Amino acid sequence: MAQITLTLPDGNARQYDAGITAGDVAADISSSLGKKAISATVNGQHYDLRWPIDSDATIDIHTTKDRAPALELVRHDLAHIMARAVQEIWPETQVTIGPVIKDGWYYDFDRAEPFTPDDLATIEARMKQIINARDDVRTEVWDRDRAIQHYKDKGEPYKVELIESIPGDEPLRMYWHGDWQDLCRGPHLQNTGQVPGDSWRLMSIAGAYWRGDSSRAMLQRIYGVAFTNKEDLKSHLTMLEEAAKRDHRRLGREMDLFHMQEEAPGQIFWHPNGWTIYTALQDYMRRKQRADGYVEVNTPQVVNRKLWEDSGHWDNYQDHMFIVEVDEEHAREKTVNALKPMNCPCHVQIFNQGLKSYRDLPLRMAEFGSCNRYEPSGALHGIMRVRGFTQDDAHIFCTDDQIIAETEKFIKLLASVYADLGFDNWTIKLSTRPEKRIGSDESWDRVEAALGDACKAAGYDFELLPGEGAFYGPKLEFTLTDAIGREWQCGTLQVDPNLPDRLDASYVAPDGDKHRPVMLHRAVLGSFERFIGILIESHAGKLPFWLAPQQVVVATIVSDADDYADGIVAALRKAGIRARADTRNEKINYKVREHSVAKVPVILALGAREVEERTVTVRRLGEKQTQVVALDDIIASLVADATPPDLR
RNA sequence: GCCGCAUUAGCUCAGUCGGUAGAGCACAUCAUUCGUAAUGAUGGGGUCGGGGGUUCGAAUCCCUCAUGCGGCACCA
Repeated sequence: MAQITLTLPDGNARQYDAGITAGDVAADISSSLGKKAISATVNGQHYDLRWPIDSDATIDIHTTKDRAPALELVRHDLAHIMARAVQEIWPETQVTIGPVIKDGWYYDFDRAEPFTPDDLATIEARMKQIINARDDVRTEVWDRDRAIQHYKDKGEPYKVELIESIPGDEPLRMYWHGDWQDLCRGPHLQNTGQVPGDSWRLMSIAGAYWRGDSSRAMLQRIYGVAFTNKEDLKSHLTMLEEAAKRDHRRLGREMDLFHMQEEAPGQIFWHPNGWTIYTALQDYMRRKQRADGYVEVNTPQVVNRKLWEDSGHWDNYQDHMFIVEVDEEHAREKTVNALKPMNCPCHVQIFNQGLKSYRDLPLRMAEFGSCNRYEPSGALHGIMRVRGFTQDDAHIFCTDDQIIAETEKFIKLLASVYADLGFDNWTIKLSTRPEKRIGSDESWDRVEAALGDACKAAGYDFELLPGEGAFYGPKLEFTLTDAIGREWQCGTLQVDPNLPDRLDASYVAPDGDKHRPVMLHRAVLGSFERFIGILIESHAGKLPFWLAPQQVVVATIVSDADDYADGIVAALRKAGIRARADTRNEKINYKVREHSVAKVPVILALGAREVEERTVTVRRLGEKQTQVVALDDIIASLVADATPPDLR
């Protein structure tokens, strides 16, 4: 028997017979480690304790204290335990795949009857029985034909298809939890009892396409979350509750920002409060872009089909466009139009007016462009994914040589906006050439390099997403992290040499010949609608003072203060503060509660004392402490607070 | 678009076996002038998402459409 050398993390090397398992090694090191071991990392690969090791390797034995491998194993074993429970309860159910995901796992089943929420409790109960039974887990390597035959005999075509898609040189592994068998890559725990009984939960049932392909069967997916201890589960569930409290749909109603109704799915009725946020944000972006050398334009909503044919949208994007036909009663000839889903073709029309010189480039053309896209019904989500929205859109017409400088300039603008809005944590992703694309490899080489160089020049690193670019060019995507750690892709910059070509845009170069400009499609916020949703959720409704729809409520304690309150509101409004008086015949407790729930950042309370002393008592949202301030001082300080960050 | 679930007063929700609809908050009126997260009393308010069917009778059962929610797919 050949000898192999296994090197432990502390540098110690041990000699064993080839084919020894990590479990045997653990037991050999110490009997307690042998009992506590759950898996190993062998040459960087997560290894089952039962798998043989055939050659020299580094080895690191894991116990339940090693968080990452322990989570992986617990979640993976739970996927199997759940599948087993489901098949034991409903034997006609077919199992398909069940991977580990962030925070837990899922398993996809094929079963004629839908699972119900009540079924989850039934499945959980059976899973607990399986865990308590402490069934041994065992594994074997099977050859392909045997495995395929096995699943054919069992009438499980999904598994047959899975096996057929696994590359021929990979070993096919079978695992058993007790008598229940599944095809699985592994690794797994030693027995089902190693799964903690109280640190996981089944969460939800959902539909999911087999192999993620919408042309194939719809399976039933059950999601679970799992951790290695009860406390982590609890904090995860608490986090979910917190996220639900911040839901922009809920806060939108509570703060009276907007509503949506079934006559206009995917479109927003902005109420005065919500529209105040919207316009404050738009005014801010307008100032930022103007300062950065953009010109602002505005283009039509309803545009004849011809332009969309020329731009390529008619062929590639028609399913997502609202088509507007004007019938013959109203028009001499029937015309077919579409609501614009994007602004770019219209911007090229403006560029094409008159002759452009290289001296006009780069031309930064911005529009707060209202677009309509017929998004699939299932994609709609509050104000985050809608059918009618406005982008902070702009197209930079420039030469190839200007791409780096313009991209760097844009990144700096975006960085400044995100900083102003309180998002300090954001990243850049560079998506490169996809398989289906136009343009030469040399051109892709050049433009991809330009985007990367621009990031570095602006002082930022980026992550590469190979193959994720648009068919016409690479793009940068800017992803920010919100206050509770969720990521949102907002900003984008796409290089597009295609559209200027299709729509025949040109400029006169120094040599006197006409050349094609390149277009950079870019947005900082993405859409105002979605970005405001993100702002609401990230701040839990407590927006920064300059964006708060109602900045100040002046609340009286006694009616003798009403005139004083009205005077203060008038003074605040004159100073540009969004203030109103609450002189209702209610207790101050009632008023404070109501305005706090509505997330009004500042309440100025007035009783007899304030009237007498020409002061106000200031209560800021989220603070129990109040302070008495002279009237003139509070107005000055509120004006300072209300100044947008770019004007400070 | 697909799978599942939901839709009852302005909001959040209850409504058992199919027998003709209820609570809290909100709103209105009255009383109360009060010092920092809900003062009390009284009152008004519903074609039970739309349409169709079964039934003596439908919020309740069936069909269908719409919208929403959770996923999946989509996001040239």
